Amino acid sequence: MATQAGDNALRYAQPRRGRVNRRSSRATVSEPPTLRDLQLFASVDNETLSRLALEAKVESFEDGAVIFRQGDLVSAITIVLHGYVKVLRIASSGDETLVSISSDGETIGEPPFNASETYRVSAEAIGPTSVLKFPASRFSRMMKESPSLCTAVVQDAKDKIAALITEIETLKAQNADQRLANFILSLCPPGQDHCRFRLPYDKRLIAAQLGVKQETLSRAFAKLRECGVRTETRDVLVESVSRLASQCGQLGRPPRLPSESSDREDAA
Amino acid sequence: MATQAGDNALRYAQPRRGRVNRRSSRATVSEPPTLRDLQLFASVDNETLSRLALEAKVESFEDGAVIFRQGDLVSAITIVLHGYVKVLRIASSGDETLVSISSDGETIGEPPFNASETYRVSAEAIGPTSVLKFPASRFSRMMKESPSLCTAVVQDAKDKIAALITEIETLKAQNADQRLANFILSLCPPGQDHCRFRLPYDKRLIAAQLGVKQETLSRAFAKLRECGVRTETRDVLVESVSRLASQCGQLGRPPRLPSESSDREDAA
DNA sequence: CGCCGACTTGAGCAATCTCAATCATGGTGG
DNA sequence: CCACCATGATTGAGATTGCTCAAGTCGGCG
Repeated sequence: MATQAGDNALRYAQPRRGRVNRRSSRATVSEPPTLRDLQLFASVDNETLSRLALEAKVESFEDGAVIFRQGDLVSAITIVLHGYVKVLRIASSGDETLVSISSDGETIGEPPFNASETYRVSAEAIGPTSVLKFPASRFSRMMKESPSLCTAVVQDAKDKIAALITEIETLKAQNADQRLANFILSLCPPGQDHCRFRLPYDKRLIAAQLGVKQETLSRAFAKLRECGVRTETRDVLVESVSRLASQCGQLGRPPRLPSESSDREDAA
Repeated sequence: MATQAGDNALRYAQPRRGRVNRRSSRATVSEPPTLRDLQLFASVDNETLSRLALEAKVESFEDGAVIFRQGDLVSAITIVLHGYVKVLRIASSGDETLVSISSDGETIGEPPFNASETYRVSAEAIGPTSVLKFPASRFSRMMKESPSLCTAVVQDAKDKIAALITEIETLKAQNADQRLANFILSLCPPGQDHCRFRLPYDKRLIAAQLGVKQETLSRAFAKLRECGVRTETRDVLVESVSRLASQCGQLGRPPRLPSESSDREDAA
């Protein structure tokens, strides 16, 4: 998309661990990845990007490893390279609430500014995961020098806001069945009406993400069988994406008597 | 906090409506307000701020008026001067979901960038409300020129993210009673253990904000009477803020048998 | 006085949770 | 190869929460 010249300078150090964990699921690329490939940096100027590349460090985590902890000082900007990361908040009571699950190319945690800021969430690897980190102090200084980087960070924040708003809408306005239907729809590869794929992580996590208990999720899957969704353990088969999309509206509303249901109002 | 010199240049045009709606609830200030007083602009450089002031326009809305509509082109950056603004999302099905309620000093909608962006939510005045607007194109150009403005926008976005995360946590992890208790706690003026105040908007809206039906809210208020919360129509009296805070943890969990409940785990 | 809107209250119902049992799967050790 | 265990998933039954529908209260206002 953007200029590719000078990309050598944009490479970040690859992890040196002898066994790179399972091949990346990205499209088959034999080129080494560059910062430019990351959504966040797509339109950042080359100068800044090559300086950033010097600071970048790749870190790998195994399943369940803590990437950072709520309350810790923000020492780095973190971007998921591959794998999935659980973002969760821990209440003073000790309950953990899953806020979101981030994957390839997404930033996690906050873009730091004022030194001495602390994380407002924790992040934990789901399965083997690698992330890219930039020292917070350097990054925020560069943000102040490069409008294109700053702009990129704002754009990234906006995307995050949009995602959170969608999540709130989902939680407030949809029941478990609808939430699952939408989740499945979001996983379907675009362009095909009939599709089959593997769930990205286990059902316990999916349940937490959708804000329901595991058992409820299981029953929701059962109900979706009527809508052409088969599941075999971890694989999902959707008979017709378009049908599922249209039916998932009806999964809500209780059967209405044949009187006209004209009014609807409040936002809850 | 920051430099106050040159603040004359930072004044924005006041609305000329003869009757300024009810006195602002901010601390008693007789000085005309300046951009500097707004959280968003607290640490923006004077140069940028005075240029921004030239572009600023105050607009007033009456109760229920639409400030902008989901799907419309983002033509301006909008900041609430006083009053409350309902931020809501409208699904394709037509249901409206209240996302948040913003008040004095908060930005609403998205900071624009790429021209031709559209709002992802609608905004509507609750009661008489005034907002400050900056043309989107100018604002985003200035963002690219002023790191301190850009930084301020990032900070603002971060605050918004934090608020949304808190809302998600609330929706996923608390029941109606706890949500109301926390809402009330958030309204209590700091520093006093015993307090009395007026609800900022009507109970229908509070219910929508907390993600419950009006009736449920009413019952939640009833239950909070046991925790020292009296209500008279629109006024709330909290006997002891600290007691309420400590008790609202217990509002959740169903009564446990006197066996030890050591483990707790999942995030739903 | 009578109406209207906002709020409250009651009764039954639906969605979800809790608890508990069962089942499938995969790995492990004998 | 198989018994066995651990983990995740499913299913059932009953408790709980919150919703729906409907009626009733309260306060203001013409």
